[in-house]
Amino acid sequence: MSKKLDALGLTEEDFLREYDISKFDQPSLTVDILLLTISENKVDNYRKLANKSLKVLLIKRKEHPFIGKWALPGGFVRMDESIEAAAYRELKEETNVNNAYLEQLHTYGDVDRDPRGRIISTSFMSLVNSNEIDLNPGTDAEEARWFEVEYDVYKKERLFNKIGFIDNEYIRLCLKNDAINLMTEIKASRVVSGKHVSYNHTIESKGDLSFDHALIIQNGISSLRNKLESSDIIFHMMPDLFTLTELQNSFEVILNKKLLKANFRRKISKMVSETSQFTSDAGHRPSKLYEFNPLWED
Amino acid sequence: MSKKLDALGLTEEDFLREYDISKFDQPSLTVDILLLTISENKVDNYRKLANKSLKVLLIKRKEHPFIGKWALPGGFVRMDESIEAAAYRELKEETNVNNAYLEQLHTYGDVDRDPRGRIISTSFMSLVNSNEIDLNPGTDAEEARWFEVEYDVYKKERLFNKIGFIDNEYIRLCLKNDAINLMTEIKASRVVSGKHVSYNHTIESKGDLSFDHALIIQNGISSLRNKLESSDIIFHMMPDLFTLTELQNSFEVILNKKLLKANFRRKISKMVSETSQFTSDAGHRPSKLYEFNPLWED
DNA sequence: GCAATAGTGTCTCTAAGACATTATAAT
DNA sequence: ATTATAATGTCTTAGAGACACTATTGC
Repeated sequence: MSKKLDALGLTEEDFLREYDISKFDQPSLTVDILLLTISENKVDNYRKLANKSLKVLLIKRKEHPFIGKWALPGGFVRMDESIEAAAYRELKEETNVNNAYLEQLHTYGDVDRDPRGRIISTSFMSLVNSNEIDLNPGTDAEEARWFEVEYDVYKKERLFNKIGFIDNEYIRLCLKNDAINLMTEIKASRVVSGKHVSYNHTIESKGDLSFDHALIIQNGISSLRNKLESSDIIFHMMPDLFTLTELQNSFEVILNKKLLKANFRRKISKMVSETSQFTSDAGHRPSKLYEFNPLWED
Repeated sequence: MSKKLDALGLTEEDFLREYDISKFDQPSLTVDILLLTISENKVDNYRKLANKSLKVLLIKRKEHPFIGKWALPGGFVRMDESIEAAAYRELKEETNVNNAYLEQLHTYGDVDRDPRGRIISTSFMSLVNSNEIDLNPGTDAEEARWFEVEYDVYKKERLFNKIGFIDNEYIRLCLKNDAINLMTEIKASRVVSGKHVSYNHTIESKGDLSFDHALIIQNGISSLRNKLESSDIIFHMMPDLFTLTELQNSFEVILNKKLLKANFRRKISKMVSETSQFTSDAGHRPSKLYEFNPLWED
């Protein structure tokens, strides 16, 4: 430890002993978990494969504020845990999964984002394989439910003004399951004035979502899409053994577009290794099962 | 506002009136600014172009902790400002620039990252054009200096164990100027155990840098590199008019590798528009001046 | 003429996109 | 045989990489 003295003649040791952090303004800090998975909806036709959909876990709030509305799982960061540890703790409370993939996304720090006071929140994205997850939807004290996510850009516009232009993208996020249908709309703007460019996202209509969680979900899914094709994170959402068609469907459901089979297989071939196992009882040609190859190189 | 009642029979309005946020643990929150620019070091030979280098602004700490060591500019987030507003305020205090490019990077929340107590910090990256910046290095109460950044990976290894392997990258970050030479080393690990993959970065040797700022700088530069080729952020570091060689040198200095001229020009041609102006007095053929074209499309 | 940079042409190689063809299980 | 999916072949196109060549200035 440094023996240098400061302007008051204190050593670092002395300084730290006297230091009272509570004399500074202290906001509260929470974590919010964007827990995503891909699940299968079985289809009646014995020949057809199951439909896949991207799902997000939401909690029905039992307390003020936003009582009765839906929110991302999350909670306050404790003084004796890192924000990552808090995120893992919250994740485990919801899913019983110990070492799921978890990635920090963004920190939301607007002054009035929470009506309880100054609360800053760091969002995390967790990707899990729906087969491995042990969730009791609806039976907890907190009501937790998976919602199917549909994300689409329903309008794009470019507005010119004297000093530049604004590109607006209007995004509609539909979150639904058997019983509930939430809808929220977000405007993503890129403001170009002269040489200066800035971005901002605002909630146009938050529906029955709490806080700024619509924004967190939208930004998170957008970030997932961006990383999808340049990384191997998709495999966190896959079972140990999968067919290449299942893998392709997972990509398609996240990117919300169809891919061509031959090209897709060329592209991901490095990331997977084939096994000697096959699917069966499918009403069509059996499919070879693959596994993730963590040794792949770009 | 919702008229629903909670378990205690309170409306949302009542609940919020009674709510005392201070009964929760409250860490403190700071912002740290990774302020980067590209500057020119004139060369004696009248024919040669100036050398470019990537520079980062550091402050010499005048107070405990880490008194006398170097740190990123930054400070506490006030209760009445968003974290972005805090970042802009700190940036303006250092540079007098009002609307520089500013982007949130990452939030650092380890329990003992700051010896003063529980302090969480969100890092921001700001990119500025060195011609437009009005900084008084060394004359402030705080001593601020630009440091040339050299970033290189000096060792890569893959360690196998029973359940998988670990890829380690050892990164050396040299920060220097006429008078000072800081060196810091970071280990970036990718831990693959079975199907699970995790990442973590640790400071191996922090040199004369304060807190975990070595990590913030390294992560920030790494993120700048990743975004460089897929976005137009480089233009925040360029003057209004520039030659294509200057632009290429800027890319090269950030990516730390040489690019081929013809290919580079093909690739960035969409993002720039030529002007009718030329450089002169250069001891070689004059060069056409270009400007950023904010209307470019990918 | 020289040194250094400016600017362009073009060949190759790889990856992406589009589409076609053949194979095979369950009913 | 029918149906739906499995698996692969190949033609075309776009882009990245490598390299060569010509042009122009100040001294």
